[in-house]
Amino acid sequence: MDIQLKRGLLDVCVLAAIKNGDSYGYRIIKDLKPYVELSESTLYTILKRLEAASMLTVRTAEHDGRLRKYYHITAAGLGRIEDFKNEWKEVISIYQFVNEGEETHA
Amino acid sequence: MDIQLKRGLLDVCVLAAIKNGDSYGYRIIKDLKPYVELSESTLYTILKRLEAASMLTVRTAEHDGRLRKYYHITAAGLGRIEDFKNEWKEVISIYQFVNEGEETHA
DNA sequence: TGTAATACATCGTAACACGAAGTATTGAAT
DNA sequence: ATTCAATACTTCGTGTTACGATGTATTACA
Repeated sequence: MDIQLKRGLLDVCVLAAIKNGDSYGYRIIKDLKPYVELSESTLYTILKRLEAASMLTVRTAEHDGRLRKYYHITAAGLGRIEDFKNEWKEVISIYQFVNEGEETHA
Repeated sequence: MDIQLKRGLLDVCVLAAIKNGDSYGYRIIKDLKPYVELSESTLYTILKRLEAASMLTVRTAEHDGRLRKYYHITAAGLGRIEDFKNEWKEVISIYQFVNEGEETHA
């Protein structure tokens, strides 16, 4: 997928990946894989950014003697998802503009 | 509209704005206004980038004693639009993932 | 013993949208 | 006659961001 196109989607994808239950880095990558591929360096950068923006909170917990950082979505994070959905109308109208005049007729 | 979301759309928008006939900078901005707003500095940067990528060609012509640069889409430019359309399935699947579990029922 | 998988972190880089500022012309309003 | 908006294009600097490369450390299986 085009890297520029990803930019507007990744943040929201990560938030969506934790919106129905806390999750941690490595698992988020796996869960998102069917939709978008992202590297670890990308993910952890995003998680830090979202934490700094108070869109999620972090909790460190031990799992099988190994530390995991669990991420929990906040109200602001859910709001971010809502904003994204509200912008979708504009995205669709842009897609239609680009697609104009070639609606795969029959 | 979120600036990051724009990133994946602007190039294709500009190409779409000239795909049915040559156009020039100032007019492209006006034509796109109903769909996306972009500043002059942004547009001219994009036009240069697309020209460097051979996705469009430029022709300078005089209009009312003033110079205008007309942009013409190339086969590569049309190909870029096609690529965008092909990626749309992925974008939709991402949107559905984000939207999961809240399909505004009734 | 080795090597894949799990789990997180840091650094540097290149791409990119944008505001600010500038140049220059035309045309309408004061 | 002068001011100001609109037309038309250009350059510069900046902040955001995805990513590859690299590193650390543990568990589990061959």
